[in-house]
Amino acid sequence: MQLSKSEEELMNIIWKKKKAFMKDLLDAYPDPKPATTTVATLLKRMTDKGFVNYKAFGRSREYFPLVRKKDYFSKHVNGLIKNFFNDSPGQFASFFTKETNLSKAELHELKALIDNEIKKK
Amino acid sequence: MQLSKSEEELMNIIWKKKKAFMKDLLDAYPDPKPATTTVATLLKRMTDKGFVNYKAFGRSREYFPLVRKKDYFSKHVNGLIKNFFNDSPGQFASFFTKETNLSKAELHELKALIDNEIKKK
DNA sequence: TTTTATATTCTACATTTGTAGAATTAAAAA
DNA sequence: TTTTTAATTCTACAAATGTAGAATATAAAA
Repeated sequence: MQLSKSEEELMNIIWKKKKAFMKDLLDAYPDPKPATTTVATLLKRMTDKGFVNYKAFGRSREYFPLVRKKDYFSKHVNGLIKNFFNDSPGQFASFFTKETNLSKAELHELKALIDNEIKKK
Repeated sequence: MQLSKSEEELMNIIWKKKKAFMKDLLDAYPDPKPATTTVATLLKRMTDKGFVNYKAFGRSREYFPLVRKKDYFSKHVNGLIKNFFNDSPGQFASFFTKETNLSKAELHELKALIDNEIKKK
């Protein structure tokens, strides 16, 4: 089961913090911050969906992610690629390079990365 | 306003066909095909959202996209990047290159593309 | 022209999502 | 120990989504 938009937003905070108490999560939200109960609801749902878990400390809990951002994200991109690019990462990459406005420096960096990947093959 | 998952699926069919009648759309669906009324509902919602329009031919309509796949997709990727990579396309590209398993040939091709982009800057 | 196949509109309804108040409870502060 | 603060659970509800039956209208076929 997938995370919804707002769950995803919260998930990002959790990933960033690695682990966090309710308070930390609320702090991390930009204004206007949601109600505590809203976050609590989201956390409950995310826990049910198996994306986060927590360690109880008396009354409160320290939440932490159960899936790595990387993995979650991979699935995402793959879905996107499958959906929009006939399942061809190459086609996607091409599109991406042309459409996203990377700076010259970033492009050079990317090129270096690719060279590195090529070497590995 | 965004397209939902199932609307997106239908949108993809429409993009692929460029324009299509109800029948064509249904044909394009993999089994188990949804009910005609389901597709009709989706089309109506998508029309309301401004993603498709149609030309009426008597009783039936020829539907066509109002947004280009490219543009729709761009927005998508940008959202993804914003969400997961602190708004850094470079970071995303790096991730992408490492995580997607592009073939050696594809990597070379991508490199060429990047070179081309660099030249343009 | 009567029948049939099909597209459209209307209506409906269960789920999921976004959001949060009320009540409760435990921990921390006074 | 009494009060305050903060986290959790319960409950709620509107909007969005997934799905489709019933009724209707029309074009195509017989």
